[in-house]
Amino acid sequence: MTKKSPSPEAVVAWARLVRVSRQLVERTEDALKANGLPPLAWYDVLHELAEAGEGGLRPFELIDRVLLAQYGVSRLLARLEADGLVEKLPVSEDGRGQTVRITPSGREMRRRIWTVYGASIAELMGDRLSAQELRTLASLLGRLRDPPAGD
Amino acid sequence: MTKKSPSPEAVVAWARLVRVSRQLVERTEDALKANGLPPLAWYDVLHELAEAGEGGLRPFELIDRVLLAQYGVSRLLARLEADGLVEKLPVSEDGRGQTVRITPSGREMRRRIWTVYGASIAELMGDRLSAQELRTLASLLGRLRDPPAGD
DNA sequence: TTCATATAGATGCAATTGCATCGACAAGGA
DNA sequence: TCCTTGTCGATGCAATTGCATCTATATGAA
Repeated sequence: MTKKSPSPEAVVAWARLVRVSRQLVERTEDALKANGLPPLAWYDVLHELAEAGEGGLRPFELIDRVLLAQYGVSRLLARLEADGLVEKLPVSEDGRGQTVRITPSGREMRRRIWTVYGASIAELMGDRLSAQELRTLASLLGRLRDPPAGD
Repeated sequence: MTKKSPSPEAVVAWARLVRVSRQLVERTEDALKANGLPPLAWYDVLHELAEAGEGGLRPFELIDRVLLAQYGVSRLLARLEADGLVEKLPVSEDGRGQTVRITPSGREMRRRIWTVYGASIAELMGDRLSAQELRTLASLLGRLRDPPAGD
């Protein structure tokens, strides 16, 4: 079977997308490290749990939200728990599972990460594109999401 | 010192950028794996070396081009050499260094990876955005490059 | 019930990555 | 020449990640 060939435009856009996002993430991770803060993945989980509120979330619900493998979530939660940033509660309806909830220290850590993370976003994106351009970018990227969804 | 806060537009664009690029790369890596092919990083290096021609490249020249750390390049080249895809030549003017050149098997492997990689790009980008939209996307992403450069 | 199958989450082990450092050579000043 | 400092590339060791599998519980059919 013959495979499809990408258009030159698609190749250029792909290359930029991959390269730029890697650079930006790397710069942000460096900024966090320089401030003695944990990696972005910690923020992602703390953010999701903060949004989820007192009810918390089941680990399997985190998998798609933070784009991590099951074992990745399992181990990340173990670290967060060891640091007192989240707590695990048994769930009565399902003896296999647990509910994970953010703690006050977790919220505090989330805030501390955000001061650096948010500044990085402002510097790397907000300073370089106008609000209108950012909306256009987000819209185009939205069309690339999986599964294909309207935007 | 008070840190800058990102605009809502910047945050949305950032989130999409990071998430979408991770998804697309992951899907592409999966496609390669499913076809028994090596990771994208192998393609990147083979591609750069193919473009460089017979003169080859010094390892340190690869570092920025493929966005890998020095030790990453060192180890990746060792694997590529072990698989006969590249060869290392001593360089006369600098006794510390070496020149890395792609071999015929390397070119062949590059072609084989591209059939899958290219198809993935076509499917994930080319099928979802028009040529004009792809150009717009590439242009916006170009403005985010580091260091800030006109596009 | 009982048994087969499925799902939630954890984990042993191997492979990979990151960090720090090393050895070798280069470059330039004293 | 000698010595200091810088660059190129490799590597030991620790931390992280990926893969496969495990335990425990749930679910549903017979």
